[in-house]
Amino acid sequence: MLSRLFSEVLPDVQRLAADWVEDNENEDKDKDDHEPCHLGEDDLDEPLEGSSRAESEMAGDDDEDDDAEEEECEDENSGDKPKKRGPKKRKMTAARMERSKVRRMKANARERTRMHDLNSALDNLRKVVPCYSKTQKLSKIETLRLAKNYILALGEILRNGKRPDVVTYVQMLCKGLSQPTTNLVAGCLQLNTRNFLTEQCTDGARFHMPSSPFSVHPYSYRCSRLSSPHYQPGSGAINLRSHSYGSGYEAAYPPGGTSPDYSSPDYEGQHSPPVCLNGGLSGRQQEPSETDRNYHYSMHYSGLATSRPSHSLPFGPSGARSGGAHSENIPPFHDVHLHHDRAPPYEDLNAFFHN
DNA sequence: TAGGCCATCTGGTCCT
DNA sequence: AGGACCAGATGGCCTA
Repeated sequence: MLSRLFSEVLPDVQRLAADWVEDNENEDKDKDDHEPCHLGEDDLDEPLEGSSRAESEMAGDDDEDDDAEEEECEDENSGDKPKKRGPKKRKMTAARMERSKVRRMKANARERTRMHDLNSALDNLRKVVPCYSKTQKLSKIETLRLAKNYILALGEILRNGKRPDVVTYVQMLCKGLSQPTTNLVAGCLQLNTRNFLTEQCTDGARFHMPSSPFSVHPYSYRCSRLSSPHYQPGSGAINLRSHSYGSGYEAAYPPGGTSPDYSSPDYEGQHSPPVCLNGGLSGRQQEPSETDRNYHYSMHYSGLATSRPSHSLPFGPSGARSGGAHSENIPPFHDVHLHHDRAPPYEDLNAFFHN
């Protein structure tokens, strides 16, 4: 790829350099008419057109002509001013500037390539975090934050060996994310954050991990929602604060425990507000709201989008790998996500969630 | 129009 | 010497 890029870029570079040299040769001619000697070191601080001090420093690959010219200059300058120590600054001849220019352009091309590679890696990361949309990409910073939260969440699950409450899971994922991203992720998980704000921060927003298994299983949570005493017909929402946040969760991780301290400064960003489950799932009869329509993002938590318990797994598409059934209801996520292999931990998790 | 996000350029530093 | 990496600057695009 690099070679291809250079093969594309280099002709341009050479052409530009040639143009530039042509221009500067004319300029140099004019200069030479008025200035018999080239600029000294101090004068280089005043940048030449299209050049800089660094460029002049970078241009160390000199030729004999340049050296000869340089000595001439030194002789003439040696009269009044004391000689300066240190490496001699070489004047910018047209040839040197040309080389410098080419080198700079090559460096720019490399930098572009590097950033493109970085962006590709970020795109790959976007595809493995629990919220992916081709049309509405997470920003770079949000992708990294979500990935970090995802890793922490998976680690918690492995550490506890318990199913996470879906709300807790979402909260972990959304920790420190911006509100739009929180909405996006929640939408990905078929959760609605509409009620977040009304419920927000009454407990100081400290993030607690539950100490007991949760009644809402990721796959069956839709049914759980409908049968839950917290389900409020009409509002389409379950108050998950009352649902999963009782007192005493703090005791789940006694001081000195192995649980990460989500309230520590290391856990950057603001805390996500409490989550309310949305009634806007596949079982809902009415037209999806605008919000819901906007939230047709692909997701790892694909089981939530199906009307039956799915064997798609909340943490990845290994269902496809293992020949698991995929409903046509499953969002386009699978087109994009099915290609990656999962590391053993995912298998563990998948098995875990199949139990 | 301000703010967020992004791509690109650039110069500095470190490493091979 | 040259490449990789990094951070700052800048300008464009988009959205609220």
